Amino acid sequence: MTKGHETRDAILDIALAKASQVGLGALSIGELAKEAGMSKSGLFAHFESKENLQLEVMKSAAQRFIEQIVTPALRSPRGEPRVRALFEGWFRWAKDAKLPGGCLFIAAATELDDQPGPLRDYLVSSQRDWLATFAHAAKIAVDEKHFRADLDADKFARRVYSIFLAYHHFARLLRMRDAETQARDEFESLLAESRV
Amino acid sequence: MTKGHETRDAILDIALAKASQVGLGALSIGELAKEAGMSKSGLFAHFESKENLQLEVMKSAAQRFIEQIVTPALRSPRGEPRVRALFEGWFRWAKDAKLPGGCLFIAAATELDDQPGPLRDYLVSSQRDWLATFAHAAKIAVDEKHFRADLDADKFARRVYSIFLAYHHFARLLRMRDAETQARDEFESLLAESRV
DNA sequence: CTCAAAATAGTACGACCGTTCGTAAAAAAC
DNA sequence: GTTTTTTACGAACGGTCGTACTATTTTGAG
Repeated sequence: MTKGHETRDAILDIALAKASQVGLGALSIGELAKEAGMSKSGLFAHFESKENLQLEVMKSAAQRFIEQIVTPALRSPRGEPRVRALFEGWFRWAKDAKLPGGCLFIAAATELDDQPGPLRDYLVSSQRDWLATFAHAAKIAVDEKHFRADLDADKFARRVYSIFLAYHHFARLLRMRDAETQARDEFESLLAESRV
Repeated sequence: MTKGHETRDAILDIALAKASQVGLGALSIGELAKEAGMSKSGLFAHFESKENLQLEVMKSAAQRFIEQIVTPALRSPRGEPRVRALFEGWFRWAKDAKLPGGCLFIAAATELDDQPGPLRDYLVSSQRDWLATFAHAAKIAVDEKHFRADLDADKFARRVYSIFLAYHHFARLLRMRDAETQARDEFESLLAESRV
C-alpha cells in the first residue's frame, strides 16, 4: 500500500463518519482537512472534485458493507440462519463506531431521493442489490423448506427493510431505548409467519 | 391579514417546497429570495436568523399537517374508520404538490437525528405527537370493539409508521411504482390482524 | 391627505466555499 | 546515493454564505 492510498483511506474514514452524522452534502473539504490534520489543497488532490469525494465515500461504505456484513453472512448455512445473519449484520453495521450517525445509506436515501446525478444513481443501485440479496436469501430458505413454499421473497425483503427503517427512525431520532428489541421482535414475528 | 404576513407566508410556501427536496440545511436565504422575487435582506428581515427560518418552516409544515390531515381525520367516526382516515391522510400529505420532495418530517428526521438544537427538539416532539395520535386512534378502535381487546396500540402505531417509512423509501428513492399499493396491502394486513 | 409605522431594498462585512496553480517536501525507483 | 515521481503545502481566485446596518419605498390609520 503506497502512502497516497493510506492517507486517502484515512480521509475516507473521517469523511464516512462525518457524512453519517451531517449528510454527504454537508461535507466540507476545509473542515475535513482540519480533522485530518492536513491542508485543504492536499486533501483535495486526492479527489478531483467534491462530488467525486462524496461518491468515493459512498463507494468505500458499500465496499465495507459487503466485506464486513454481506460476505460473512453468506458463509452462514443456507436458509433461515443466513437470513438471520444478514439481519444481525445490518444491526452491527448501523451501530458500528465508524458510523456514529447510523447507516449512511439510510441517511443518504432521504437526502438524495430528489437530486439526480451519479451519487443518487450509485445509491439506488446499491440499495437494489441489498434488497435483492435479502430476497435471494429468503428464496433459498424456501428451497431449504425453512420457509413456506408460497412465500413472496420480494415482499419478505421489503418487510425486513421496513422493520429496519423504523428501527433507525425510532432509535436515532426519537431515542427510543427499546427500538432494537422491538425491531428484533418484529423480525421474529416475520420469521414465524414465514416458516412452513 | 397584513402585507407582512402575506409575503411571509409566501416565503414559507417556497421554503417548504424547497426543504422537502434538498433538506432544511440546504436552504439558502439568497436562493430563496431569488425564487420569491425579492431582495436577500428583505426576506431576511422576516426571520431573525436562518435557524429561525428553518424552525418556522417546520412549524408551518406541522400546522398545515394538523389542519389538513389530523383535524379532518378526527372528524371521521371513531374506531377503524378514523384509523384509516389518518393513514390515508398521511398519503395525501406526502403526495401533496406543495411537497415535491415528499414528507418534510421524514426528510428532516435523518438530517437532524444527530444535530442537537431547537430544530431537532421541535421535530422530535411533533413526531411523538403524531405517533401518539395514531396510538390513541387505535386504542379507541379497541374500545369500539373494532380491534382486539389485547391489541398493543403503541405497537400498532409503530407498525403503521414502519409501513409508511418503507413506502417513502421505496417510492421516492427506488422509484417503485407499486410502492403505494404495497403499502396499502401491508396496512390492510395489519388491520386484519388487529380486528376482533 | 398626512404621517407614523411597517416592509423592502441596497450595500457592505467577514467567513467559508470549491477549485487552481506553482512550489517544496517526502517517498520510491534506480 | 541520486534521480524521478508522488504527495502535500500555501497562497490566491471568484463566489456564496448569513448577517448587520442604513436608506427608501410602501402600507394602513387618523
